[in-house]
Amino acid sequence: MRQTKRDELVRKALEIFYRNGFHATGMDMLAAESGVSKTSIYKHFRTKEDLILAVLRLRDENFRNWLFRRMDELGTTPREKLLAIFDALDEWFGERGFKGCMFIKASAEYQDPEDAIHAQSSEHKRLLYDHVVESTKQLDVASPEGLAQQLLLLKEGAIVMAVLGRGRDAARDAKAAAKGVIDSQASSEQLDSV
Amino acid sequence: MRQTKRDELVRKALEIFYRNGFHATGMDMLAAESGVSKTSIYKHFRTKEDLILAVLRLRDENFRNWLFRRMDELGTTPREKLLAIFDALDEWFGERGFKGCMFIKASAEYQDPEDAIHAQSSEHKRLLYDHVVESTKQLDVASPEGLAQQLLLLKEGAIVMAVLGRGRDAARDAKAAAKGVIDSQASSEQLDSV
DNA sequence: TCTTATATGAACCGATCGGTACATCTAAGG
DNA sequence: CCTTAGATGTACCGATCGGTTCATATAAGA
Repeated sequence: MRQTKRDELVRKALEIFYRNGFHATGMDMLAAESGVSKTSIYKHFRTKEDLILAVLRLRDENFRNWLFRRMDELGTTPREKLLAIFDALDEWFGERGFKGCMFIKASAEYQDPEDAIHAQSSEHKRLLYDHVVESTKQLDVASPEGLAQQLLLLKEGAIVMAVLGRGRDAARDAKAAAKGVIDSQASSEQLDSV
Repeated sequence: MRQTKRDELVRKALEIFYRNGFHATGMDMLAAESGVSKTSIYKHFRTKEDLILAVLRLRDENFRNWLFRRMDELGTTPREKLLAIFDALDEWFGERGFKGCMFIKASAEYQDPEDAIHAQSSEHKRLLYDHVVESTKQLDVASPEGLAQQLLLLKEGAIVMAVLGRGRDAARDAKAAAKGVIDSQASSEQLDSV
């Protein structure tokens, strides 16, 4: 099982694409900065697109694992776990290398919905939804699906504004909004104050 | 005042960049598709970046004019005008050529916050905020600034999910969330039902 | 009519693009 | 010791990148 080198390449490529963008990162630069020769890269991946897809798979796995873990660690009740999304975002926004959501950026560079890169970015958002809706179903709300979507709108908006706004206040604003959204839908006996 | 040709170029370039992306659109293709010769393009703009900046200025003007006009047309009270943001978004998402927010995409391709293109995208979001906060100030809420930011989070999130989600439900979900957010902050006598 | 401004197409620049060819090196397994 | 697999650097491919040069066309203003 000699795919250490391949994994190392994907990890490095993730970092480089995330920092530098997809079109703006050439394969020569990628070989130079990753420490993996161009020859080897093309032995593992047929095209640049294939490499990007592998990178996005890794990112999806990392991001969902991290977010869901933080939701569990930071919250006790279902309501708290949902609100913890925004505490986790706040941590993320504060990290040195924070550069926004890789999937939003990928879909911005590969706009055709039929494009595999765009489709995989959509899939990432769907997987997030699937998990969040499991949490909202544990609340007594009329539409767990609607609430999950609304909370995810706030999450995406917060990421955008963390990039384009003046900073990480976005996470705090999103959390405040999320409380309003949840509490306007949840029956009052379920409300544990935070 | 012979800047008809220049204006036509910027209008066409806006359409092409919006549809095709920035890095993915070369100057040769742009000349071919815009009907303006490369020589002329470079007589009006020193660099591709300069052209992009002009395109973003036009987009900013068009978008803000359109959104603020629709807010006024679709709503009567301040609360209605704010909620009308999301009705306007719904119209936009339903347009044939809809491809997301040009400024989010620009910042995704030009990630350095010091980059002029990135900075101008930020400025667009700030100008939106300045206008929305004037509306929230007409509501009886503790923090008009906070409410404005929260509504704009929903707006950005809706745009992202209209691109990466399964469709234009995003606008409806965002409007429902916006009602929850507004009503959880506004004193009850101001609530006109919608 | 002569000038001046604006536009054009096409050829060209060096650099980089995604991707390939090839000869070489290294290390583990028989 | 020899083979085989994986990795390397370098040179190369045709195409395209952002940008320039130049000779020419057109048309309005003096």
